[in-house]
Amino acid sequence: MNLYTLKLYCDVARLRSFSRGATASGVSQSAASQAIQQLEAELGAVLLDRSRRPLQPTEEGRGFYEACRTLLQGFEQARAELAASRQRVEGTVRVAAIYSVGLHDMSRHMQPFMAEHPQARVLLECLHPHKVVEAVLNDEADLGILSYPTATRALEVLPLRSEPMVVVTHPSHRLARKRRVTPADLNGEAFVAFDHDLAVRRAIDRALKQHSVRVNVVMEFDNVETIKQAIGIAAGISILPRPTVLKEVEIRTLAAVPLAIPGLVRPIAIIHRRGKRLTPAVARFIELLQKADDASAEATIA
Amino acid sequence: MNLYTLKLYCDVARLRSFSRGATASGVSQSAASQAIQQLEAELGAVLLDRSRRPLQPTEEGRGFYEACRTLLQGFEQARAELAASRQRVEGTVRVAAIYSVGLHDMSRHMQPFMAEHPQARVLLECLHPHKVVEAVLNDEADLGILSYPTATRALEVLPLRSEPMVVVTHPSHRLARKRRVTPADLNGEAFVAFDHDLAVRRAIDRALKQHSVRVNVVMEFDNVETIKQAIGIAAGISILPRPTVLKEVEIRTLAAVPLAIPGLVRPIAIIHRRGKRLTPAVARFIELLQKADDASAEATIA
DNA sequence: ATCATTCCATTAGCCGTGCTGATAGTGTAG
DNA sequence: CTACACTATCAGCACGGCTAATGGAATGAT
Repeated sequence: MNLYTLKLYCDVARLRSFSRGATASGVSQSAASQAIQQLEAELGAVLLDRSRRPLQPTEEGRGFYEACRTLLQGFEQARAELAASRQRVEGTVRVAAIYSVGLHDMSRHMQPFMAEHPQARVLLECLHPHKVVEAVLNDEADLGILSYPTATRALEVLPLRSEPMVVVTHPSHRLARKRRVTPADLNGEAFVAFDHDLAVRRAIDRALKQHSVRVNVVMEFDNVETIKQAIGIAAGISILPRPTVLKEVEIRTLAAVPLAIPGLVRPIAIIHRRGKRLTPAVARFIELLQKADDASAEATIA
Repeated sequence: MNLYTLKLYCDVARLRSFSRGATASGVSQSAASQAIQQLEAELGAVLLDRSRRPLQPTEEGRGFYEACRTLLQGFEQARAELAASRQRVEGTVRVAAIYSVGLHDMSRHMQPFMAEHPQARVLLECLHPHKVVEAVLNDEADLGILSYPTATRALEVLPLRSEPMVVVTHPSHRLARKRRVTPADLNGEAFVAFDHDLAVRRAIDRALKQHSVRVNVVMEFDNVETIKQAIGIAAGISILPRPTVLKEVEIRTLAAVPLAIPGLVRPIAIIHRRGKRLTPAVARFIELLQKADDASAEATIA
């Protein structure tokens, strides 16, 4: 039961002739005759009255002709919608980012991309780190942006940058005056920490332990924004990636002081599903992200 | 682009598995894999995400799945409608009859048929003789009933009966008293005739001429009913098939007298398109017509 | 009617498509 | 990381569908 056979039948019925119908469908008259005989056999009905010329569909043939037309039209529409959908999907970049990156960086990176690809769409979703991984694994996002990435069989990691970690305090805090904080300075400080289940928390804990520092954890949150608010009401100090507090430092609602622990950085990376063919739009988006971070790295060095 | 391939795709997409989809469609896993690869190639789109299991349709694949289901459903519906239409058509007998037979005989013959085939339909259309032939030729009627039939390449004739022709007069006419009319009796009579283009007119003219009778044609009509009305108002006499005036003779609004011209009869026949396969219903209807007329012929002889 | 024409059906033969079975490759769970 | 289940790929084969040629039927003109 081939769609081309149905098309052929429609042509034959419409043109009232096997030979013309065959020509219209680009096959020989013989093929048309055989194909339609077989069609009739499969349907168990005579569709065309061959005993008179010009040839004419039977009662049943007329009904089937209309049905066929509808069917073929439906198929062409499905095909067209498929093409449209493909174009739409291929022009879309679905990004899942952790809050602290998505909120600060992404909109900045999106603009050059949108300028370069006006027809493309970027869907940015800010999620909890675990959810970012999940979204990429479930193909709900084309790429994810998070910190402390771990490559797996299903996930490929493209490192983006390492964010220096700084001590963040209320502007009135005693440490805010220093040009540099040593690990020892932190001993016993009231500390607003990340939740235990976040990689950044474990990284900070490890670094502090290496320097034998004991801080007094007074609060725990799962995102930077809430931690900053807590610091803002002088609940304690914290260690945060510098980029996440640039704004607050500038307007002096918070203070940031470099920390003398060289290894303590927050690595940011792009993840995507291993083996999945990246669409041109996604590939270009990644390129732009990497280029932007190279530039900012050079600027920092200089 | 085969409907079975679409069915296969639907099965695979629905069951989230090539092997299960293949089984559902009754083919091997290998065949399913190849068929869907080819489908994807023809559509120029990836429909299934094979990189994770259980496998899942892509964005485009989901849309195409819905479209396919609609399509396949539409096809099945078309198929069902075709079958229904076929049954309906096969159970229908379309009869085109000339007025004089249709009005008097057909309803009588239809009743036994309807009793035998309660699900069948009989469509009776009473037409001008030329139109009866036309209707059968154009396949607007399965069979035609008319007088003085002529077989052609496209028309097959099944003789039904020969109706004796009688002289029909107003009851007060002088000939109404006779038990038998000779050709000579008609000489010079005011005569209500059939139209020239009717076969019955030519038959009557020929018969009269053979017996050197000259009648005075005062009116011409193309059907028996009108002629009877004309006789009823004493406009003249006529020669008509006896069955067409049975009712009027019985209630004495007209008189009928046998005519001593042995060869003058009106042959009635069934016509149908040569080469057209008759449906069982049509064949049975013809049988019943023939049997009924055999019976009446025997009755007449007896 | 008869012939010429045009169209459809049929046949033989070939090519291509699609199937199967086996095997290699890949994703997933323990 | 290994075992398992599933999919892709390949070779080989059989069937289906196409073409070209020919026969038969319907139509229209002579």
